[in-house]
Amino acid sequence: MKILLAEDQAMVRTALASLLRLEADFQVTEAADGSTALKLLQQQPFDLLLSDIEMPGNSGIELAQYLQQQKLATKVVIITTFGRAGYVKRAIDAGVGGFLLKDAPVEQLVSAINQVMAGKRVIDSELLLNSLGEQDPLTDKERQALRLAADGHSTSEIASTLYIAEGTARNYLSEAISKLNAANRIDAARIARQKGWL
Amino acid sequence: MKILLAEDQAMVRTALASLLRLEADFQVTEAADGSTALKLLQQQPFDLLLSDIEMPGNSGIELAQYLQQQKLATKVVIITTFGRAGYVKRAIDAGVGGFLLKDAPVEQLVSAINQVMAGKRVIDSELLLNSLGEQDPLTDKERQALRLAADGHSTSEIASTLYIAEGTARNYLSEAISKLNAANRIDAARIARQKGWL
DNA sequence: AATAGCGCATGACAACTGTCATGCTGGAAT
DNA sequence: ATTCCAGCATGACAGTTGTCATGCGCTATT
Repeated sequence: MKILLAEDQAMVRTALASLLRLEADFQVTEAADGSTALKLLQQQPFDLLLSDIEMPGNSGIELAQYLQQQKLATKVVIITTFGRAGYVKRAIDAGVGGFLLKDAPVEQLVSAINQVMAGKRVIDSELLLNSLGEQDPLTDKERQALRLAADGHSTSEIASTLYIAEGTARNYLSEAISKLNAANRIDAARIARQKGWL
Repeated sequence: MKILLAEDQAMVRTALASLLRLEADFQVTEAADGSTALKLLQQQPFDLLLSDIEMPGNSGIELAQYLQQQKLATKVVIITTFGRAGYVKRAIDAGVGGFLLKDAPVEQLVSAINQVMAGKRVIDSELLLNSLGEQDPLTDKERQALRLAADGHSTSEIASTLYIAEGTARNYLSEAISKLNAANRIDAARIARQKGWL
C-alpha cells in the first residue's frame, strides 16, 4: 500500500515514517511541505495521504480538496495538533476519511489508517463535538485574503497574488472584519485563527 | 541505558518511544507532562532525560534545573519546536547537554543522545547562531506597542493603554517596522514573534 | 563641560486601510 | 421565466497607519 506522509516537522515526520514502514505492506513516501506533497500526488498514484493541516505551502485541507477535484481514489487521513472547530467541517466537505489529534497514540493512527482504507470514516470524537458549535462564516476568497494579510502582506501584494484589484482585496478584508466583529484585519485574522477558520 | 522521555503530544511521544526502543540498549519510560516526569525523576535514577520544553506542568528547562540542583548525574537532551533565543541560554545555564529542533530527523536525535552520553555537548547550530548572533533590537516600549498591535488593537487603543499620544504609538511601531525590515506592523509582529522577541 | 548617542515623545503629511454604494454573475426558489 | 440572493468585483471617500523632522532628558565618552 502506497502512503504519502506530509508533515513539516522533520522529527515527527521521520519518526512516523519509520514506524509505518515497520508494517509489512506499507510503502511510505515523505513530503516536508504542502507544495512537495502536491507535486508528488500529481506525479504518481497513492493509496493514502496522511497529512498535517498546518504546513508551509498547501495545507492538508487543500491537498484533500485537490484529490476530490481530480476525482482520485486516494484516501485521506488528517492529523493535527489542535481541535479547531472549523477544520472538521471543511475536512469532511473535502472528503477526508480520517481526522485525528496528534494527542493520540500511534496505535490509534495505524488502526485509523486500516479502517479508512476499508472505506470507513474515523473522526476523533473530541473534534466532532467541537465542530458542532459555530460555523465558519468566511468565503474562500475572504479566507485567502485574510491569511495573506495575517502574514504581513500589503494590500497590493494580496491583490496581485489573488489576481484582483486592490479595492476588491480591501473589500474581502472589510467583509471578514465585519463578519467576525473585529476591529481591523489583524484582529480578524486573530479571531479566525483562534476558531480554526484560517 | 535508562531514558525518560517527557513530551505532551501523545503521537509524537509514542512514536519516538517506539523508535528508541528499537535500539537494543535503550530502556525508555514515558511521561506525558512535566509533573509526571519530575515525580519519576525523584523516584528512580535515569541515565538520560529527553524532554520537550513547552509542556503542561514543569517545562523541560525546569526539569533540567532540578537535576542540576540535586546534583544528579542524569544527562539532559531538550527537543523543541521553535528556536527561541532565550531558551538556549537558559538551557545551557541549566547544564543541558543537547538542544535540538523537532525540525531535524530522528537519526540526529539518536546520534545526539549517544554524544551527550559520551560527555559531549550538542547544540543545534541554527539555535546557537540565533542565540549568539542576532540581538533583540527592540526597546521595551516598542515591544509593548508591537504586542498590542499584534493582538489587533488600534493605534488609539495602544496609545491610551501605554499613556502616550497616538503619534508616539505610531512612531514606536514605525521604528519596530524599520528595525525588523518589515512591511507593516503585522509583518513586524510576525518577525519578532518568530525570533522570540515578543 | 561639552558632546554624542539613545530612548522617549509629538505632530504634520503622505500612504495605506476600511467602508460603502454599485454592478455583475450564476444558482436556488417561486 | 422571473425573482431573489450570495459571492465576486470595483472605485470613491473617510479614517487609520507609517514616515519623518524635531525636540527633550539622560548616560557615557571625551
